[in-house]
Amino acid sequence: MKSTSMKQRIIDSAAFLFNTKGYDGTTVREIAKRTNCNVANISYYFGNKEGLLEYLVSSYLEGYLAIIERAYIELDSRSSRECLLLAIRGIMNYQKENRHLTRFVLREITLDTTLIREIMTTYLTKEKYYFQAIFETGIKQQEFSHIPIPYAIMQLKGMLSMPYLHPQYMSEVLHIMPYEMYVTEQYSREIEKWVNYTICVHTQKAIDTFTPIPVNI
Amino acid sequence: MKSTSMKQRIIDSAAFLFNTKGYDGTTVREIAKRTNCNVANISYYFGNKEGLLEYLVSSYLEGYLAIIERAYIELDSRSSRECLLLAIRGIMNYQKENRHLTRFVLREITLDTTLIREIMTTYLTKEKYYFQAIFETGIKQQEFSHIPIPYAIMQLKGMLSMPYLHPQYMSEVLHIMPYEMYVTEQYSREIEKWVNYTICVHTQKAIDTFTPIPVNI
Amino acid sequence: MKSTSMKQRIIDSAAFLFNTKGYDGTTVREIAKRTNCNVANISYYFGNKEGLLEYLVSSYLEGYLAIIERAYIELDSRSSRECLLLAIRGIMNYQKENRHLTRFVLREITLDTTLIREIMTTYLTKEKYYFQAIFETGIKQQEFSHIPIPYAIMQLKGMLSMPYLHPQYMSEVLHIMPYEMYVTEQYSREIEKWVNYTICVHTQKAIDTFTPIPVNI
Amino acid sequence: MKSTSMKQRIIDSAAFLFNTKGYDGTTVREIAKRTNCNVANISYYFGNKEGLLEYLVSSYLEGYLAIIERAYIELDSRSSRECLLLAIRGIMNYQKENRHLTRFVLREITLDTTLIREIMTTYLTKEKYYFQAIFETGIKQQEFSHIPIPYAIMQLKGMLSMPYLHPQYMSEVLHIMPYEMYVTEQYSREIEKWVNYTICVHTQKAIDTFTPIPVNI
DNA sequence: AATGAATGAGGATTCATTCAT
DNA sequence: GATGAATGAATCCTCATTCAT
Repeated sequence: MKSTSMKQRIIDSAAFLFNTKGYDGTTVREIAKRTNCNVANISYYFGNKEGLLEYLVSSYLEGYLAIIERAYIELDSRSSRECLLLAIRGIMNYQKENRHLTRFVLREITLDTTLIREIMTTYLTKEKYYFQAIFETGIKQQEFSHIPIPYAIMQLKGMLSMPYLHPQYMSEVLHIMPYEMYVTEQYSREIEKWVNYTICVHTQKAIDTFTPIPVNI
Repeated sequence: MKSTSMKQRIIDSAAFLFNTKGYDGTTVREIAKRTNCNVANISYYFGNKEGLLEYLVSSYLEGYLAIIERAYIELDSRSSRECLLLAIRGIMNYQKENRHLTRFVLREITLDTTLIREIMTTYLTKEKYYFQAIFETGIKQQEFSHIPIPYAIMQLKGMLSMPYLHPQYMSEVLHIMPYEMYVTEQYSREIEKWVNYTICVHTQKAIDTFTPIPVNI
Repeated sequence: MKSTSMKQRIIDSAAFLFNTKGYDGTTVREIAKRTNCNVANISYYFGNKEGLLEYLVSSYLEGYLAIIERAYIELDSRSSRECLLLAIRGIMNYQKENRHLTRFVLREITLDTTLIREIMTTYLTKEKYYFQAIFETGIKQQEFSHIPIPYAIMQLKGMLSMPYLHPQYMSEVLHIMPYEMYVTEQYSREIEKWVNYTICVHTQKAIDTFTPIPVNI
Repeated sequence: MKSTSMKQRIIDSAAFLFNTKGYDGTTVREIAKRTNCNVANISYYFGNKEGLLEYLVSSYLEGYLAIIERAYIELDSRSSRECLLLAIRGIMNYQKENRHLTRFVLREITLDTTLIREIMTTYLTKEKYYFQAIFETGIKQQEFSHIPIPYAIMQLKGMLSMPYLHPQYMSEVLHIMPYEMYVTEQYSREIEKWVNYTICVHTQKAIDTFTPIPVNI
């Protein structure tokens, strides 16, 4: 009895290899070899190599989007700042749990292909909608200062993706192991400082009332 | 008379194509076609495809490092904050002027190859040294708060690289054209806010005396 | 139904083409075309072109060596002269039956490559051992005169290989068809004369008692 | 001042490389590099690569043929046996003095190309004519036994070419250095034994009167 | 006489994919 | 479901050759 299905085993191999060597740099034969199965199975389960790519990217982004959506929904019952922090914590967690896919998707998304453009439309437009809503609400409720929202999103996304786009830089230059618990923890806190000190309005009162939020939501 | 040398023309084509389709996704034939020359010239000038890659990445990172080095040297005559801002402005400029290469190098650097690992050692270790020196000086001189330096570097690098790692996201989702003058300008200012409000110490005096720095040094 | 396996068909084509045009002068495309199959199959079955070469040469020399070994073993039960004649007959036969490979291997062996040097060590050292043993035994038993063995081996190998190293010379200059039965027969007899008159001791008795040996052993 | 002309330097490089790696296995760039000159010079002096081949082979065979012709001419004033021995000694000498070319030409001549076929007609037909004349005269004058001439030529050519077709075999298996003076000497003597004992008639008188011939003619 | 840049054809190899089993 | 054999297209690279200088 094989513990995991062949489909899942292919997914895992592909995630690892795409991550390490890139999509174009990985051959289906390598994936098959790592999966310890025949090449033809990849076509069998995913149609072709591109289908495998699409599957990986889509399922990853679906989960990713769900995180942000959840934070967005909380806007009804929590402050914008809390929602933003929820999103940040959630994303950091999700990325840590899917580190191979995270790096791979973040890299692949920088390419200019039809597939990527479609994904932009499907997922990232929604992501932007949620982030924008959170920021707009914060500004309206005078919790956030009058930041230009797109630039804030850029900064946020830049900071969030950094550890996964440069894992080797982190380990070999900064000597930080990006997958260790306390690293994620601390890096999250640093980003939160950016939220508190750069995004939020700087009344002393605001700073005094910064409340911690639970890690898992 | 050809206005530019064939070597330079190959470089330009390669930068554009590597940028758009990735290194592995680009064929030497495409490069030759775009350069309007014979495939063999690529081997002639760069040995092989990988030689071309190395040339592009190395020359890009050399220029990149020079920017940061210049800011580092200014530590003798300027405040840490000013030096950090100089570095940020310089990098933003350099990236804007080499936008194809910037995106490409930033993406390629995420792969796990021998070449990349060598580059880490050669260039990015130095980059880290300069950044660290600037931050350490700032902390010692009580200009910066007691930030954990590696995490600050991560945030900074994340923010700086973001527009070039997601140009399509910017244009098609955020509707920001990343290469327009005012965009770079404004994004730089937003990152500066992070420096001023999150990195620097929060005495009211410090905030009052934030001085603008000239764009070009 | 294909009568012979693709692997065998590739071997046959390669033997013919390597023979006619040399290893370096033959392209894998030609081999594939002659085999009426796709180029990729050559890599599929033999790894690469060099793997095909190695396969051909090794399997040929294995069979070749077996012939001589058999003659060597007969030293226990026959005279040295008989063993030598057995070897000569056996080699002539083997060469005739593998004429393409024979010519090709004999030519390729004159090159100075790593592969060839390895083959020397593996096969030809053994060949020399067998020949030497036969000659030494003959000399000790006073059947052969005191010939310098290496030179005898040289002469013998020179004569044995000649028809296959110059097939065109034979057909177009000497007008001898080297693959016809009686040609091999007669050439073998001529070489035997060299054994009888130049190698063996010249007592009249010896000459009188020269006994023919059966062609097949 | 360069001591040798570029043309000659190209010839020397080509002879060495063709010898070691074969004609098809050698590139004009390698020849140029070894000659320390530009690739274009090869085309300049010899038209193209094949022209260089033709030049080498032709000039070698011209010299080779001259040797045998000289022996043939001596038929007027000497015995057939002496002439044959003269030819053998002359060829051995010529081959030793042109060892690179010898090996290369002997190997290249085994290929089945137009060029080779033309050379057969031009040179080797003449060679055969001379050998045949010597043997026929010897038989007519009852100096040689009734050998079948083509087979005798084959044996002779086989023995003569052997050391140059297997130089590595000689050095690495037999541990004979084929270019040392005494080796050539002794090998020549061994071939002469074949002439004396296998080719010549076996009257005791004949054997008693075997006269040595001077090495250089 | 000699060169360096440039070319186009062709080299071996590897790729994703398919198909009969 | 799963496989090994087989395919054709495409890969990068190297070849001999030429041309202006």
